[in-house]
Amino acid sequence: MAVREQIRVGGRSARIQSAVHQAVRDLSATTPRDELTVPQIAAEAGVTPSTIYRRWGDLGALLADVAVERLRPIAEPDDTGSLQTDLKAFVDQYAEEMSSPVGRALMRDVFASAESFPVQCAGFTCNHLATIAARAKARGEQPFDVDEVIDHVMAPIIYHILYDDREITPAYCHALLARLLSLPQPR
Amino acid sequence: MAVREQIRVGGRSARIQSAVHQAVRDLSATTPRDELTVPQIAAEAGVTPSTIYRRWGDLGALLADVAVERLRPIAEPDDTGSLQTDLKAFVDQYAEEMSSPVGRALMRDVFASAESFPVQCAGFTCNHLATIAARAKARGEQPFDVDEVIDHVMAPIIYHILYDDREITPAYCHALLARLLSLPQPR
DNA sequence: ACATTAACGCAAAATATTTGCGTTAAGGCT
DNA sequence: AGCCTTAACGCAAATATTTTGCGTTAATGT
Repeated sequence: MAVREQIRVGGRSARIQSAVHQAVRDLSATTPRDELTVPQIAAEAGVTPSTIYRRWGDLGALLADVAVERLRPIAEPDDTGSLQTDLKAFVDQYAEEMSSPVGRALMRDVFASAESFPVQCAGFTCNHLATIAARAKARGEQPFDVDEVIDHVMAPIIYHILYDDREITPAYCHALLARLLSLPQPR
Repeated sequence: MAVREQIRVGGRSARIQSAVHQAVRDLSATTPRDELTVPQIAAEAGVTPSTIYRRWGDLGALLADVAVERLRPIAEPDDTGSLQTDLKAFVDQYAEEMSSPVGRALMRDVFASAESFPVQCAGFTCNHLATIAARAKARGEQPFDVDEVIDHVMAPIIYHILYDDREITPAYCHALLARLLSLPQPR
């Protein structure tokens, strides 16, 4: 079901949204996700269950909504002085976050919903890479193609997290990056 | 919740498993998945809901179980005579199946479950690629590294299906393959 | 400040899930 | 083949969740 687009976003609505999100974060830290329920979250947040049902539709949509907020970057990627180090730092952090138990759970919540949440998450990654690329260009470095990094660095990392739950080592990430950057730039 | 490993697998149990799976396939063809319910499936299959709950745990686990069976290959990949054409045929079919509305729904079911279903699906892909690689070797062709194909062909395809719901064109798949095969073989 | 109505709380109704217990039949044994 | 054990099932009661109607509160526009 769809998360309803709110018409009134201030005051009480904002407080409830915040309280419910916080309740989900708190409870999911101590409760296995398959025994999280809407009434339980509602009680923790101090609202009635019907408020959650009317606003988010069902548990899956609420969890996905919270997950996207937790995955939304709070800052620009670090500027470490060069394209290579910027990319390495970003990929390392991404792999570590996503492959952690919390990260895997957030990804599950995002993909389990039938909506546009995954697209938002793809946007986060894309934006960060574009920022790094723009910085590199400003420095006069040979820029890179964001799509190439997504296809040949981020995608394999995500694949292994999702399919085999392989441990993603920094060495593996660096090998992916090194391989890409050593190739002749297409076009 | 976990799909219980059965101790008795014959006769009645087998008939019920079959009937329930069939019911899920039939209903999901005509019903949006967010309004599929266990009681509805049970009625269609001619069993009581408690049978489904005790055996599969919850709707998500049942859907994932059915999805894996639908994604399980029924045959070896076609032998088209050469490594290049074998790979191309396999990747094309994979991309088409997975990016179709049905394929996307099956992937959602698989990933939404907290269990080992994704690993099984990864195994299907891995096995098919290994078969193609073995054939190539038997033909005396320069073989390829299965992991390389997974990382740089399958992974990008899956990424774009999951994250942006980009349309996966044969041209895109072929470009991924061509790029990989044109690279010097590592090691 | 006032009017409008979106969003909420509450409680009843409708559905879905869990559970206890009797029954059926699968798998092992002689 | 016939018997025993007990896993798996059906049924129905108990419990929990989800939906819905309606009155109330307060966000937003004028």
